[in-house]
Amino acid sequence: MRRVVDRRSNAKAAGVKLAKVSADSEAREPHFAKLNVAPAYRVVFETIEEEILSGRLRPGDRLPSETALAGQLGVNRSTAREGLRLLEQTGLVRREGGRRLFAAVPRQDELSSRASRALVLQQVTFRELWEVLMVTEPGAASLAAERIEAEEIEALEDNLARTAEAVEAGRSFTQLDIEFHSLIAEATRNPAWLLAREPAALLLFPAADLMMPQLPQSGHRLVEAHRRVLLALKSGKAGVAETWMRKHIVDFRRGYEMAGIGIDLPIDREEAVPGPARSGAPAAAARTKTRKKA
Amino acid sequence: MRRVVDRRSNAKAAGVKLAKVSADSEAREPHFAKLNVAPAYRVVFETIEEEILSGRLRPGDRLPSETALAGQLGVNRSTAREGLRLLEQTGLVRREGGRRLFAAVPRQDELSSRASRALVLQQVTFRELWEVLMVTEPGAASLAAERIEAEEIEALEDNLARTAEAVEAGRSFTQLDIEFHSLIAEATRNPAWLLAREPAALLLFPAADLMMPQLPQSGHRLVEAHRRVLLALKSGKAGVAETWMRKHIVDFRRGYEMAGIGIDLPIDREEAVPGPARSGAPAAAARTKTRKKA
DNA sequence: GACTATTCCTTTGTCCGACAATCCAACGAA
DNA sequence: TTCGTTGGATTGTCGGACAAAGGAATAGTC
Repeated sequence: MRRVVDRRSNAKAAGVKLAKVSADSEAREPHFAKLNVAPAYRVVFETIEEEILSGRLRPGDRLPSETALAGQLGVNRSTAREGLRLLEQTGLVRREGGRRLFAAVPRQDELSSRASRALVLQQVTFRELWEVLMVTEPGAASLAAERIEAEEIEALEDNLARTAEAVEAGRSFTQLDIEFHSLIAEATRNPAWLLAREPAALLLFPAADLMMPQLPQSGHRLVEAHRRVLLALKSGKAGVAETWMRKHIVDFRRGYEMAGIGIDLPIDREEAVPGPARSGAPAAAARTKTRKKA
Repeated sequence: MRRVVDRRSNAKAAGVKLAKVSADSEAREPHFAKLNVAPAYRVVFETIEEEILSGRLRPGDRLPSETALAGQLGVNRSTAREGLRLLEQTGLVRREGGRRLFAAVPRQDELSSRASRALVLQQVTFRELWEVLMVTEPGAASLAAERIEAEEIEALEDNLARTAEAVEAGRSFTQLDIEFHSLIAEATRNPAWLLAREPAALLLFPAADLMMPQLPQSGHRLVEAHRRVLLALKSGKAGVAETWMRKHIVDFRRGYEMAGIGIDLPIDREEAVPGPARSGAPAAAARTKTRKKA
């Protein structure tokens, strides 16, 4: 069970038996602070993570092959692989197409959906989610009004049309609703903002599916609100966009309450806790395009 | 390179050669959609993840040993281990004390610090972070005013005292500043709110270290603002707390601007991007030490 | 000469088998 | 009961193997 203590001292080659931690408990000196012994696979992870965070490995760069990596770090390939798995899950490393691993920036949607799931496990309530979106969504609308571009307006209009259609047809419009709000958030050009709101949004908006049966007109109200917001965005009226968005969120809560669903109950874990879009899924939902280098 | 297609069909025992994907390309039938073949270790991850998210495995429950798991899922222990690594990194599984693995709820600080790092890699700017905290912090103060409890007030008072002390002594008060705001956020009792603000907070507040040299009085202004907010919280005045908090955040930005640091530049990746508190480290202390490799 | 089919080399995914260091729990001694 | 001993169970690491895919270099074709 050889453990590694100093991540720097990877003496380079394969034969290195990593420093052992055996206590030799007979000696005279009393208490050393118990060292922080991390398993080697974790050290591998931290080493490469550091390499990426510090910029020495840049997003897009190819990583060495597993065998090479194991060689360089002086560990077995299996161990190196375990480290790579950690990186993979962190999103710092990604598999382009089939094979090779590349350094990468963690994707927004992966971070968000993981966070969402964590919130579900924490038994987050409707009210809590609502409180968050009650400040993020109007704020996003306001910021977006000043920064949104033609192309994004188009996307919103398209979304609005599809939402109206879904409402008419009585289909669920949850995904479209999520998309609408995501598009606005993206128009803020603020990745931190996206990150702040998305986990809550992914959990709150699906609640619409629960109230639709009880409140048939809720869909129309939603479309109307979206329409107003979009109109304000188009004319660059930040204040109006913000106001309508706030009304919209307030209304959303009212709908939920009127449908008689407990606002302080943990939201149902069965409701959409979408996984990050695996591979080439159609992704009706927010496909957060990695922010084109400004 | 045996891949798994259906996660359910784990026929039980070790000898199972997982379904191969060979094409037998001679046949007559034309195009099937190319199946989404996930590596077995990923299937292992997804299977157990699902087990936890669905509640069949509850936080705190012990997982089977690696060998047992491998046996049950019909894969090799190495493969099972890779799956476990993914779970470990997701935070859905944790190692209590020494060995065994337990199902768990992902920890707030792990999620936050990962998100923070992602933001750094995305070259997030001071302004972007500020925009987020400009809505989250006043909101938190407002909510906290109505929910905060005596014990939390005490913690805030203690924090304030230590901050004042640090300012007098000319030491960095960044960690204390972060703590102050976190305490308030926690007083909202809203996990979604914590999650929304924390990643930005971890990156923005350390900026104080950059302006301190230029603006010696900034520390005093900060203490004064904190004092006002705390006072309002104690008397339950939500509006006042919110207002002072907003001023405080506005002031923070002004300080940054006055110090002549570009507000639209990506924040420095060297500034505290703390790792999640490993083991039992003294929490308040700057655990940035992983980064000293100048 | 441009294009395609073949072949060989790499790399990844999985599996097997081993072994030292620990941990944990049952057991026996004080 | 309490405490040290002992063995089995479990994790961390290592070594080696091999099939499936991808990629690149090469040979063959129009």
